Amino acid sequence: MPNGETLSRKAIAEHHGLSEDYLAKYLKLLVNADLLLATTGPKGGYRLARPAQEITSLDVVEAIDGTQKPFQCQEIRQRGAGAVAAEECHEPCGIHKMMDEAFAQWQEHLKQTSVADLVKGVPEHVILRNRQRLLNP
Amino acid sequence: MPNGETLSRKAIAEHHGLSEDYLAKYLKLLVNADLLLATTGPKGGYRLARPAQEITSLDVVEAIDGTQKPFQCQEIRQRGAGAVAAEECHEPCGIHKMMDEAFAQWQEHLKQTSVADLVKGVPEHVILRNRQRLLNP
DNA sequence: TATATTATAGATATTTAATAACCATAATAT
DNA sequence: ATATTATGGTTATTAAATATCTATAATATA
Repeated sequence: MPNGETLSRKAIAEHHGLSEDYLAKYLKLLVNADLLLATTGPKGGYRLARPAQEITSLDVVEAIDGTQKPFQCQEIRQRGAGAVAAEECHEPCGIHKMMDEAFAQWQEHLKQTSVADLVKGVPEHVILRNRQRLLNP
Repeated sequence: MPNGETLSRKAIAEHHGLSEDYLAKYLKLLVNADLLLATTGPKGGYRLARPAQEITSLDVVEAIDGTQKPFQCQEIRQRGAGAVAAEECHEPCGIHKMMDEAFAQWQEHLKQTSVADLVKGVPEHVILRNRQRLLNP
């Protein structure tokens, strides 16, 4: 949306073919993460909290999915008949390290892609048509 | 295990503190993927199908989790009042591309790490102790 | 050839996570 | 005062991951 105009949840839901209830949950997560600003009442709705080129895709994903790493080490090396003493397990195991490193690479890619970068791929006429439709309902 | 010796599922389960039933399911996936060879009967069990340095962590993960990409594009651009014509959607959208690229980076890291690399992090005395325990039950 | 040991196959349960829907309340522009 | 908007909390539904059970097939060895 141009210069700080807001868009209502209802308008967003209709535009993308999603339910308002479904959107409510996730839009709130984006508000909590300070990526969106929300205002109630007529003419209210959502807008970006800062310019799109200053919001990374990682910001968005972390707002929705949280910041927990996907690999949760079960410390199998300390279990069963072959258990290794806890004193020997101060360092994470090889699998744990590898998984964390791979995830860090994944995160880095998302961090390098801003929301503005994603919009660049949308054809100009689609952007103009959407703006037309959403600003003059 | 040294030179092609096998290890029974029971021994593996006890060593790691896991249930045999649980292991059965995943060991079979590794056999199906030609990462392990299995033989039935007394003295039977599992062994690597090829040297550990020729098995990548990606081989193992794909054998267990499959080769499907984690990001499943819902083609939201073709839904709702703002739907874009199918003719304009031959290329994957920006989010789709970004997610596939990030996943490719993740995969590449696992591909560069062999099972032998993972074993390198295990202290020598632990390896010797385990070999001792498992070969002379 | 009988027996004990091993993996395989398929079915079923249990738990957890993801997705979706519902309803009452609070804030605000006109 | 009213209509419009977001918020909060609850509940329902669906799908996925995890775990367990039982019967069968293959094989070494006594």
